[in-house]
Amino acid sequence: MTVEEVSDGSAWSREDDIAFERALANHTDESEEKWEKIAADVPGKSVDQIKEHYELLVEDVDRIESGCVPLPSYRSPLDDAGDDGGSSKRGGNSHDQGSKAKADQERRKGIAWSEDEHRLFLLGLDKYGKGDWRSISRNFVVTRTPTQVASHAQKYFIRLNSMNKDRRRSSIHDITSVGDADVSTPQGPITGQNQNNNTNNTGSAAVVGGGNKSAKQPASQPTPGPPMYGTPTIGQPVSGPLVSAVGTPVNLPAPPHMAYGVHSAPVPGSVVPGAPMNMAQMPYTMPRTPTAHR
DNA sequence: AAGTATCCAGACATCTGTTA
DNA sequence: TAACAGATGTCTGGATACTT
Repeated sequence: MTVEEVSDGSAWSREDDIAFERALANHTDESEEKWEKIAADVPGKSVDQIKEHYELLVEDVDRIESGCVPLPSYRSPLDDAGDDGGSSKRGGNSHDQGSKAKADQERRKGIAWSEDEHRLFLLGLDKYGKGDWRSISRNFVVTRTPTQVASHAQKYFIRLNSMNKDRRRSSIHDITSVGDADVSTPQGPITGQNQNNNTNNTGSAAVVGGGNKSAKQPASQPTPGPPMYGTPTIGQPVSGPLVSAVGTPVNLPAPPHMAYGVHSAPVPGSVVPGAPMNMAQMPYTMPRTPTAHR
């Protein structure tokens, strides 16, 4: 039922994209070998396919840069942000910390990154590479300061590195690809949480046992598939206000091919990867697992 | 300016107790 | 005995401080 099942090699499954993005992030060198390395990291894909996929990505980037694909005009309410670049340090006076005017201003509440922003971040990462947070901030994630981008990147890479370990909760950092997969599937890859075997969370046997006493987790029942948190994904918290705050979920008018965007149908004729993603489908509202409470 | 480490708040998961 | 509700612990993510 999902793209994942298409295994002729031309279709890109979510897993492929994840692998692709990760590989891309890891191999930033410009050598020709780069593609081979990346291809090696993406099972089932040839160097050509990898390149093609990358070209699509670049196209997307260009479109974004050229303004064809409008960036959501985020602007977090509390973010003076006019800064897009400016107030890199809001707490500002790092030194002053002593004076921590915190008294009442405390630490700013973190403004969660939306999926849109994260995707833009990934695009920027692809284009400028690791380290050039300023450019990424300036040209991609315009709603975030370089500092924020760097912070986000820090967490992202940490997450990436621990990808193999059993993670427990899903996080936005599980999105390693700008596109997204078909929603109809309880997909797991992204959340990584146990797509295969229900390694399921952590190993906290509890859930697996399902039996445990938590009669509250219907989702964790023997259903073979869905990860513990039922719906994968990211952005759960976002269901509400944040979305609007940040703006539009990625329903941007995007080119049809938009591998990393909102395309909905592959371009016929070309080996269009793209399949899996479909941001349009990305309903930020994450139907949370009907876990009992909350 | 970028990278790294740490702090802190919020969200989520699980466990325990109570009631039907 | 099962279901529900509440409490507590753990994890994630963003911001900030410090270092290179």
